[in-house]
Amino acid sequence: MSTNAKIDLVFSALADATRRDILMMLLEDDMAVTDVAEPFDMSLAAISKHLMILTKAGLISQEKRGRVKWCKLEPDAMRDAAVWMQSFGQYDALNIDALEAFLETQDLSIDKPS
Amino acid sequence: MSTNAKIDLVFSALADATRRDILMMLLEDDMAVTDVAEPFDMSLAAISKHLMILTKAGLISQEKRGRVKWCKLEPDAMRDAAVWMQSFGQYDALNIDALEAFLETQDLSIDKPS
DNA sequence: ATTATATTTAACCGATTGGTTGATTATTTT
DNA sequence: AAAATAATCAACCAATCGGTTAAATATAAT
Repeated sequence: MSTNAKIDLVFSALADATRRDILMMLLEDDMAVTDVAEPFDMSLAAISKHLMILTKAGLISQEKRGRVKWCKLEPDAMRDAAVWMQSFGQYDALNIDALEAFLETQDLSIDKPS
Repeated sequence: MSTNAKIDLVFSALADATRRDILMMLLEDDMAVTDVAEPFDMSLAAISKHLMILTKAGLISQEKRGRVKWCKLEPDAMRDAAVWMQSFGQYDALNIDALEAFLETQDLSIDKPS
């Protein structure tokens, strides 16, 4: 798949508040589909579809263990789209470098609960 | 409109390669609708719709002078969505603050050709 | 005044989206 | 073996999307 098509998938996956909320929930920890669905006023089937869209965009992965399917955030998938965004306006080519340098000064180790 | 709704509009506007291409063209200079449409293998009406979507997302503005409508990039509209994206993965909550502080140290003046 | 240019609007099309409900498939528990 | 749980699938719905063509509306040029 072309980079462009991948970016399409990422941006359209992010273009829905429910899916963004799901991603934020997954920041804390991996979750089963039922638990992801719990806080939403929406059928399990609807959440299942949202999770499929997130999976196809590469933003999460799903692994079935027993009858439970675990959802795991895959933050790397956001990178191409994020880089694309940084290429605009005040974030010109020079500042991308600055941004990357800045990011390296930050704690890049994974510090979310495993 | 809620911030969430605004972010919806920005992400779905960005979820189309034609619209991303248009934004990149506008990085160089303001353009008339007809000139925006020229490189695309698509009707003027279709481009006009894309420009409407970009306008509603706040990513561009349009100003009519005579019979020509000029399109202008509005990169600030991308900020909320960009900040949202940075909140993921290795960019945890602490780093959001750091990121914002960093962004303020950057040159926020418009430096594209006027 | 007529014509040409710039752009939008309207009506249409097929595909996709975001939701529903009900049935189905696995798996685990009792 | 039977029942409960986890999750998806299938069929459906109304709304939106991304495109088309044709007509309409301004504005500018001849």
